[in-house]
Amino acid sequence: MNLVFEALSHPVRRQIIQRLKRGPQSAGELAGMFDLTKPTMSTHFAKLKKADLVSTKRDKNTIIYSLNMSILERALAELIDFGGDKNDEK
Amino acid sequence: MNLVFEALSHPVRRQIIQRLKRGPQSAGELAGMFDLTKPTMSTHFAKLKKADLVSTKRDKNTIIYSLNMSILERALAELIDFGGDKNDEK
DNA sequence: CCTCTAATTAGATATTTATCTAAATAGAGT
DNA sequence: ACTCTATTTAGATAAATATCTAATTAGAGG
Repeated sequence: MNLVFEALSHPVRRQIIQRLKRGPQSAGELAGMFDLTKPTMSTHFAKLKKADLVSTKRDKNTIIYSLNMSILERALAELIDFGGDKNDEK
Repeated sequence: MNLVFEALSHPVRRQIIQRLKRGPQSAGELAGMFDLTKPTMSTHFAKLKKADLVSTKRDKNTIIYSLNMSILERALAELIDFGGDKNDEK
């Protein structure tokens, strides 16, 4: 949960998530949509991946990212629903 | 939305939110629950307030914080529901 | 008006995060 | 094996964040 909310704290990463809701996309395609270098985008991808918010598969030369919607939903649901106290770090 | 997700990125601030779900509490009470100094807690409160996630009112000497649940819900809903693309920065 | 309490602001420092350029890797295709 | 393309890793730097101690503010109540 920590990693998920850290990942969500950056606007670029939230926008990446929005894109991936429409379907999987390659690192290059995603990177092309932002005014940042590919290495920078790569570190954003890495954070999303470390939080398990996205998965990757390789297709020839390109790496395809896809969204793990369930991870996102679970984290947000825990924040909203969970018991008024304990269990932040689960 | 930016400010909300920045506020949510820190575990202590998420825990503050959990506490406030049970009802309003004073700065001092909240601060007493964490192993951090009051000034440090005060800056956490300030970030929550800047994101409009909490409101304050004064009662005698103490400042009472309460949760603005609707702001939290709206931000999370936008992230989940919103249209696969634009409008991250709304 | 003085003093006590609760809380915030100031100022300093340490850590983390975001970003870049340059270099390295992985696999495809010739 | 070489080369081209896509992506990530390394290394550096700049900017933002978290934290502390010390000082300040705001109001309560004698």
